[in-house]
Amino acid sequence: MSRGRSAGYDDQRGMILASAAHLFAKHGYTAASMNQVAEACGLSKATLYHYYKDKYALLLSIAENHVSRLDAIVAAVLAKKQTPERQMRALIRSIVEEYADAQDAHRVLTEDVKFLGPEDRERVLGKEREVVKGFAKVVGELRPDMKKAALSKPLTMLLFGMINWMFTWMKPEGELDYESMAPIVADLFLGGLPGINVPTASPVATE
Amino acid sequence: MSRGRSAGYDDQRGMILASAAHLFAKHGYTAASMNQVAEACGLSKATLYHYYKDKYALLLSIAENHVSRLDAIVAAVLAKKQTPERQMRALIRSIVEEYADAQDAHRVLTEDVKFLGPEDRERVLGKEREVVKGFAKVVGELRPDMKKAALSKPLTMLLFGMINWMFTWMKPEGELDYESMAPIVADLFLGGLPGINVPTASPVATE
DNA sequence: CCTACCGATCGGTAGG
DNA sequence: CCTACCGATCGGTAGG
Repeated sequence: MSRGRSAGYDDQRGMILASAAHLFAKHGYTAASMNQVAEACGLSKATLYHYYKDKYALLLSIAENHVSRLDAIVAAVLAKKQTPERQMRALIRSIVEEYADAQDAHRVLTEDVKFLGPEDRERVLGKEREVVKGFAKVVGELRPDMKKAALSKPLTMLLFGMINWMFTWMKPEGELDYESMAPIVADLFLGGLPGINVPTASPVATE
Repeated sequence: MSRGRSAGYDDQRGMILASAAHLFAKHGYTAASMNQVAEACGLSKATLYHYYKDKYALLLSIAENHVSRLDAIVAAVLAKKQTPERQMRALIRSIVEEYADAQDAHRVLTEDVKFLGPEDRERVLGKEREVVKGFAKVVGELRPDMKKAALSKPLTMLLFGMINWMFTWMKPEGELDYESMAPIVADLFLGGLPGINVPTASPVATE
């Protein structure tokens, strides 16, 4: 514990980020005010600005921290050699778990990226694309013909739809928990994948 | 063409609503300003306020119009007697088509309902629940045991996740069009549904 | 000279 | 249908 620096500087930053994520998730980035953030943190606004340069820095940190964690999780799962099916189940389970632990950040990431500047947004979206790429790789192993038809990415996005949407209709205090939904999502996706027909007028992949 | 009233009063209102939906979808309800709406409409702000009482009235109209159309579409499909599988395919196809035609309104409905007052929000969400109920009814016919396990609604929400999320990653000008995605979504959902295992620690339905 | 923090208020812009 | 504004509040910063 060094002398010159407050014991909890990083703790304070973390606490502020969590409070901001909660308010941004609830009211949206624009509608949430720095006054609200300061109040939720039990700090004056001037003190809040001591820890973060401006409102935008909060948004960027929330988005980047979250997407970086997602990236790391996907990389960790893919590093373990397993059958594609087991790998897909592991991917779904670990991503759902991470989302459950970071619901505020997740909502901010999905709804407020539009408020990032072009460069920051591209960097965040680039990391998001890495996450999608990891999933799509496994989808391509499960259905190589889909990969050829340039459909692994679209199919992966349907999977992400199921997962991302979960956090809009499931209540944290609800009777149905995220962990029990993960295997259902996996069953549905893995069970449905083999039966998909490649469209006759074959479309080209969006990226 | 009556004298006292402008020839295109309702046309103007419709045009304004479309412009507002576009801006709300792009920037979010809070970040989009009435000045922007007025400019996009080629009207002064005062004239804009002649057609709509306030910003909130625009939000409410956009949300209600859209959700009412969805309600009507689901009711129309369910009225036609068919096998559950054909009915589910028809539901997916017609909802995707409607979403494709009303992407701005759809985004506003999914991201900006939180800005509605409690009563208005409840009314809109109530209509949304009717739409879900229609889908869930067919899911229950396809897997009666899921209905007993109170899982038809959650499974329906996974399906809505795939569909709703489509409009975040598909670009209107993209090479992959909505009509060709609808049968893929249907294949995935209908193909995956039979293979889902009812969780052992049976959860109770949200709703 | 540093950090952590306060009460008060800045210039600019929102919805109306 | 417009210009000219309002009360309120925004994000951000001053001195101490």
